[in-house]
Amino acid sequence: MKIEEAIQQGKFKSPYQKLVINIAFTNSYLSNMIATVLKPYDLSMQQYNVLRILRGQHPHPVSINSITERMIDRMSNASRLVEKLRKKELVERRQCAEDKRQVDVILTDSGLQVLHELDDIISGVDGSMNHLTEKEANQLNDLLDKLRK
Amino acid sequence: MKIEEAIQQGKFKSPYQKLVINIAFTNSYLSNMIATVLKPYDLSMQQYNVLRILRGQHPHPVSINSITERMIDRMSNASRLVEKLRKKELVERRQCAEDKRQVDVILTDSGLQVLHELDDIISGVDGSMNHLTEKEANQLNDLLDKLRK
DNA sequence: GCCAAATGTATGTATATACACGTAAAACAA
DNA sequence: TTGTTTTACGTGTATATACATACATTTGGC
Repeated sequence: MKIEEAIQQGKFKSPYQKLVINIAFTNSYLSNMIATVLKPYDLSMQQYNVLRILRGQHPHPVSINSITERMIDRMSNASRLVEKLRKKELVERRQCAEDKRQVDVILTDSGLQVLHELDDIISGVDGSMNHLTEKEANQLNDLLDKLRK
Repeated sequence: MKIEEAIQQGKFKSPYQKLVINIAFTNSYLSNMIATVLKPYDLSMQQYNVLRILRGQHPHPVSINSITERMIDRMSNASRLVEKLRKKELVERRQCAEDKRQVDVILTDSGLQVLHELDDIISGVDGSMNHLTEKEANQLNDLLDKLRK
């Protein structure tokens, strides 16, 4: 559906202005899909994002600060997110020996297992974009990278 | 900056998976820019979105329900957003005569004025994307529309 | 008219988030 | 050493948001 119909708006001033809205709308569209599949697992998108960051370095631990840097939505409370995940026993936290200020965070077996289960489900969401050819998806990625300079 | 560097992640499983993250990241990038310029006006992006929707129909009123349908992030609390704007005297609310359940919302002169002031400032944000040619911006819009089928 | 269902909006509540500030450890300078 | 600055993290608070629910009004069947 064209963005003009989706939000029932007429013409935009420029393709750039339209782009801002189109990206926000598309993000909302995809986020809702992902949030829906994560819900049965009692995980928010942010929590899932943290789990994926941890898997990227597994079995090496990742500090809170490093998690924040890699998050899609940078927020100041990676601490609280990690604490939520710890209560669900998906991650472990320990004080870093070399630098006592740092907290090492690492996935538990249970965390790895949940991520594994989610892989197929999330692939389904990715698959919902198959109106785009791989070439178009790559093109879209390149244009988005270029947008951010 | 390529998305892999931005979030310090290695390779993605597919261009589609990468796309989900790239869109979220780009949205966050643009949202932060807009939120920053709106801040001095004590407006959130959602509130600004509502004001723009109202301007689109001005001087015709728009119901709460209609506002919800046109919002980029559909949430259930357009009521509360409108109430915030009313306290700032940027909009007026009245009960609709034909259907007493409905609430007609309309911009005040002050609301129109604020929107007008913001036009140039927001154009500046749109202008920050001038790494893209107009052709590329149009292409990006078309691909995003296609992604959502 | 009467009653059930649908519609439009408001609100309670739990959680999420941004922002500012606090604390402890480390790094550095004198 | 001592004192200052920086770094890493935690937390208090105000606001935002999602979700479920409540309430009043309208609609449609009978």
